[in-house]
Amino acid sequence: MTVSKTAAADPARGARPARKEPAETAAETTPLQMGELSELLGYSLKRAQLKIFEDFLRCVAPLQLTPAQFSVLLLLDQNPGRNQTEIANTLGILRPNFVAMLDGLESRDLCVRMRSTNDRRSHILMLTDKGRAVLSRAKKLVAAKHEARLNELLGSANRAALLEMLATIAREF
Amino acid sequence: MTVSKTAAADPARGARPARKEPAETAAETTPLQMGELSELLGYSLKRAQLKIFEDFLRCVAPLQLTPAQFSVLLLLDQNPGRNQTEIANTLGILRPNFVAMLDGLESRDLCVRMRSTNDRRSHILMLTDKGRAVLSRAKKLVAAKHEARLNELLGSANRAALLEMLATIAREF
DNA sequence: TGATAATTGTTATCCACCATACCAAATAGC
DNA sequence: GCTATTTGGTATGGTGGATAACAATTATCA
Repeated sequence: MTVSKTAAADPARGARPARKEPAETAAETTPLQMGELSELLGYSLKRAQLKIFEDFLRCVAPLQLTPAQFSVLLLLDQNPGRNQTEIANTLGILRPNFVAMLDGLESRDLCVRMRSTNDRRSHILMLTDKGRAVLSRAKKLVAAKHEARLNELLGSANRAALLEMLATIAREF
Repeated sequence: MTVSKTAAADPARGARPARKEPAETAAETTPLQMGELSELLGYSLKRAQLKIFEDFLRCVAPLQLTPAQFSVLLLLDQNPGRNQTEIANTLGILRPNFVAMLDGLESRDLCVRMRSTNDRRSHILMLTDKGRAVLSRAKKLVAAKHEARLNELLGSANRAALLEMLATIAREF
């Protein structure tokens, strides 16, 4: 619980008479105390996740891929011949919501739905050549710009430790 | 990436004479290869964040507080006398979206908006007695059930290291 | 074999968040 | 005094997640 509680004395309290220091543009106020907020794992997790997603989007912007779409392409590449339900479940996407997502990828010719021969209910999903090419380029961008920055910031060992802890949380909680 | 929490396949609902107990309802298939997905920080971050939020909601369920609401109460407690813009900005909430959120908290008598005397545009936010009481109880629940589980799972040192890395990412990225 | 249950992809909704544009009242700057 | 800025607020649109329901198909089993 040791959070820096720098006792910031409120500068404007009793001293009312104008004492407006050189304020730049925005009304300058004393920064707020985050307090116990910085000890809340959920809060830190969410803020970090938002930053990471933003950076991911920037890095892979030329390919117009969202993190979710990228994860689908990755999974299709490593698991050819699976159907929608299997892919969606693995990624934690609900089947109804996966439909529009696939429509988007398929309309961009990144993957295709094929009716299965042995079970005519299901759609076998496969990457197209273009899908594989886009995925390949995306991987390079992510590795070079996105993940590289992490290693630079945390160090390889810490980055690995971070991933491991996150995986533990996702698995055990 | 993805992430959603649902999943919970309802075990028995519409079937009256159904005798399908031991068999898992879903057709069993070989588990999919996560592959490089498990190396993607964004993916692991999001999945962990969802789990943490779920657990937070469960732990603090008797108080009916969301993570976002809890963070607002925490911030108000440590920063009395601030206005909506300051609180919202600090939490990364856009002012328009903060209005309804405050309406909710105020209607539950957890905080109040007071017109500032020196700037009649702004609303000074303050916790009510009830707000402080709820916050206090929430803190205890979170510490006892939620964060305690983390320490048990990761260990105190690792938990601290995790928080530090997340803060670094949120700050530097 | 035939009736019934379960699964698959899909549509239609609903809700929670997030983001932008815009507005009136109040204040700050000049 | 006139203009620009700030503040809280409304309206609105977009995106994701969640549930119910459905037709076609397959599995189950009496």
